Amino acid sequence: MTTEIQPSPRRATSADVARKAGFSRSTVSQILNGEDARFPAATRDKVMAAAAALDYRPSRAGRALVTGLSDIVVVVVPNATYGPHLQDSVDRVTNASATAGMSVVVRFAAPDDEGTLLSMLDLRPAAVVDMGVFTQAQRARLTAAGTRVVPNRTPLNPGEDLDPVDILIGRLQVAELLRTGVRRLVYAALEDGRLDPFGPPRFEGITREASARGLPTPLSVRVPLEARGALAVLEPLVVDDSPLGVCCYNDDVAIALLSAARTIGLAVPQQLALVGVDRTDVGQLISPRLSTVSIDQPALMDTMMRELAEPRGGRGEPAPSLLQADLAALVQVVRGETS
Amino acid sequence: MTTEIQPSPRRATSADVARKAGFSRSTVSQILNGEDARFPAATRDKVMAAAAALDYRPSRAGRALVTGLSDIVVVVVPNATYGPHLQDSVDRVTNASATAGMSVVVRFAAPDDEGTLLSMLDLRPAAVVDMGVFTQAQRARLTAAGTRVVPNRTPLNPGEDLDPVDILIGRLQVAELLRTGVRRLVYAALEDGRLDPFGPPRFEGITREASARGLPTPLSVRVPLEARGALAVLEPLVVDDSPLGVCCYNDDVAIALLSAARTIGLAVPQQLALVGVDRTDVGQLISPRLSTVSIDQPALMDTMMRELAEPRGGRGEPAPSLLQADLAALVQVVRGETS
DNA sequence: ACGTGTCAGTAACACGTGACAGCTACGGTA
DNA sequence: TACCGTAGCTGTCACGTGTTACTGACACGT
Repeated sequence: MTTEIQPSPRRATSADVARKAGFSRSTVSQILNGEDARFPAATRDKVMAAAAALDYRPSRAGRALVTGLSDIVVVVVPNATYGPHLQDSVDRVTNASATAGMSVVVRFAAPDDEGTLLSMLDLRPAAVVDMGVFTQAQRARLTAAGTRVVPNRTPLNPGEDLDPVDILIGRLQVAELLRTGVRRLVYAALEDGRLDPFGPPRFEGITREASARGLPTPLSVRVPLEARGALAVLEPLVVDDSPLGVCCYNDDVAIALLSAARTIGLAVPQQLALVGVDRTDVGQLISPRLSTVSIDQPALMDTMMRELAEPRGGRGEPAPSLLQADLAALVQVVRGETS
Repeated sequence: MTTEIQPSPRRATSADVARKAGFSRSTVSQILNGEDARFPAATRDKVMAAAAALDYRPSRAGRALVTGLSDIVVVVVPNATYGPHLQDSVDRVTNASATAGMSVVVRFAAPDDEGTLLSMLDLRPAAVVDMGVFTQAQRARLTAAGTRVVPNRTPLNPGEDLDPVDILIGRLQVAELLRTGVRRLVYAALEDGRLDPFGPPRFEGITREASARGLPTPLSVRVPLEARGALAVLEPLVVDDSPLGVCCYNDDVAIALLSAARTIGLAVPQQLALVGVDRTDVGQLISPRLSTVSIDQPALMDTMMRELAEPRGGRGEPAPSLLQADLAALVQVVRGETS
């Protein structure tokens, strides 16, 4: 360590503020932390002015040390192929947390990865926004460690780990396909080295809706995102003339199948109907325009953030946060020309 | 199950390790921090065993408080439309940092945003991986605060803030277009509310290559990602029969222009040649297949990580990290049928 | 004058760590 | 025996914060 850089402009501490304001450090601390009712306005103003003049911001390390919690909000994103709306979502969290003086950071994680959980426990963030990584049990461990976890999804059946949003997506896809007279259904997941946390709940939704309409459990296939591979998956599915309906994991998968259908001369949507997820821009630029399920991620995030802003000691019921009624507004079918 | 977890499963501290090993806390601290040469093997082993048995991991807060630096590595990503390879890139950073016991987090930021910089200074991360957010001056402030910044891009001309990677991308696009006999060039940026940090260096690369080939500075337009808007941008560009070549900001922009070209019956690539960036899967699935510049993000990241792993007191020259020779292997044209 | 209550503010502690000076015992040397 | 160097380890400080128990002063009622 030869290059010991000194020009680091030492940050003002609460002691500096206290000295400048002419009070003790504890007084400063209490006033800055909202216990200002105890002190007269004159004192309060002096302290605030001194803090502002020195551009005082409390040291995260010091605060974390004494409270046991950092002021970091971690957004945990599954390391699957996430839709294109990630940045919009994170923006919402960032804005919502900025008012509370929290820093937002994103962490990609393999689903159900224990290492990720340990890392979270280690970091002791003030809150974790879980975009589909942890199981209920893992969430409980975080909560036990004093970390707030959103969304606080209350599963329909206890112990069930299926996200109601994804279930609804599956149901909507099936409903849209059946609208056109399709009688055979297939679920097309993404062929990818990484795991897919959204697959199971979506497939569950597809199965439920199919069952409700008197159809058997659909077949599930995995589609790679290149022409030859997609073709190899699609071809064996075409066994007779009955129109086939495919619920695709996302718009990219739908486009891959669309490309394959064109190669073997399959008419879309007459012989093959497709529904994607995410309403990507490209999906609306190609022809035929893609039918897809659009998710209002920013609004969904805002809902979560409202939950985050709730007072800590959440007495009574913890506000089910995502009512079915809300969901219908946030998840909608965009009808293109492929279904 | 109802795992009755204690409200706070207090993490083992170095004092616990010391008690268990039968030595003082300072001994533990020194041994665990690599000063083990001073101690006999027997002592060292006992301490290590105790630490392992208690699953001791030092408190980030405590360490940060005394060292003044946290052990967080922040990847700062511009809040522009980033390519689809973000997660792969971040994975590389995560793996590289895991060995050093660091946590990686991602932060989206508006380009040149002062608030983001303040947040960084506040967080005092051990290192910042800058994916194109900060200016040279801002990087210098981070360095002065003791934070390591990678990549340590040494600009060709002092004070120049243009990323050589993006410049190369622009040159390659022009070279590919000119190969087909195009004589008129246009740069198509993305019409988006967010700023675009990659635009200027790419346009610079395009301009330089055009100039080197005896062409004037190309026109620059902004393309929205929907059919009507793209059409409105493309139409006025078609003034005569001379073939038009468009360097697109990314594959999505290229697809939008492709769609517009089809609408007005423009032959691709005879009348309109396109080159995208990012080699998205969808770009290779549509027809005609997209010509595009592929960037080996993971490899690029590995290069940066090697820089991160370098010893702190970087004596001598700071290793220019990105030689032109390396670049040629990392950034390559993928020829489709649109150019 | 005395006890009581309130207000305004403070001293002291705890959090967990790294750095460094210093202590003890022991063996060697004068 | 007296002195000294050193290996091996420990004591203590500092980092910046939030919290709690406490103090001094003053007002009030008896």
